Amino acid sequence: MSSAIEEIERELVSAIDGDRLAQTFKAIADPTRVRILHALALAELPVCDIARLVQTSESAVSHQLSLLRAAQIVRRRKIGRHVFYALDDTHIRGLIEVGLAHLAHS
Amino acid sequence: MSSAIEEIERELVSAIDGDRLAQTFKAIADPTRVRILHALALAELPVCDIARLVQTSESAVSHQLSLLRAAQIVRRRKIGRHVFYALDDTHIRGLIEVGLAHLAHS
DNA sequence: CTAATATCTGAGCAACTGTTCAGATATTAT
DNA sequence: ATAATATCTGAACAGTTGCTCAGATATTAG
Repeated sequence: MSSAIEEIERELVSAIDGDRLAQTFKAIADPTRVRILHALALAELPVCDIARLVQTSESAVSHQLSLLRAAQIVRRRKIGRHVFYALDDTHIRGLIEVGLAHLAHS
Repeated sequence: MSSAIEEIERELVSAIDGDRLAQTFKAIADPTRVRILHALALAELPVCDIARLVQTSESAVSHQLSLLRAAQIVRRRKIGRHVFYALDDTHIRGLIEVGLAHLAHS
């Protein structure tokens, strides 16, 4: 016979997947990044426009975008002297939507 | 006539809501906390069991739980010398589910 | 009562994060 | 060619975070 705890132990996400899961949430868990991602959920945008929208320096936005790109959450595409960024992950949009629903009902 | 940017500017989450949104994700964006929350999504549990499940000291777990309680994500209920914790937020379960789906398809 | 168990708490510290600043690179306009 | 615009990058610095450690409190067992 197996205890209830052992049952949970089997279903519980592994330490490794816990790390990966936390990594995913960390990418969104910042005021600047979450607004960048929300903007990109609405449209593909160049860095300068993102910077204006989220009221942050272009340098800071560029740093955050390269972080998001390393996490494979956004993709970039160069057009002339602009670099357009777009969401490159279906689930991120879903996470932001659930997050916004949470704000609405609290 | 209004530009596309102005359209996005109107729809974009405000700086204040961006902060609140980031706060919500921050609460989940940690390897220890995300596993604690996943465990609590499976059952109501006392601190000592949570500590064993996530392989972290009871002190560290207690610190994390008080943080999650301050964020109104978990609730506590004392029974004898045990303190049972449980999820106190519908959306957190949803966020973890979407996060796990993300791991599965990548 | 005393010992054992369960939980909490504050201080301290090492690691991490997000920004600014200075400067590099690339593209386009004049 | 020169200037202006757009983007990127590394270093540095302040602020935050998550842990350990020591010790406090509370409940129950013997």
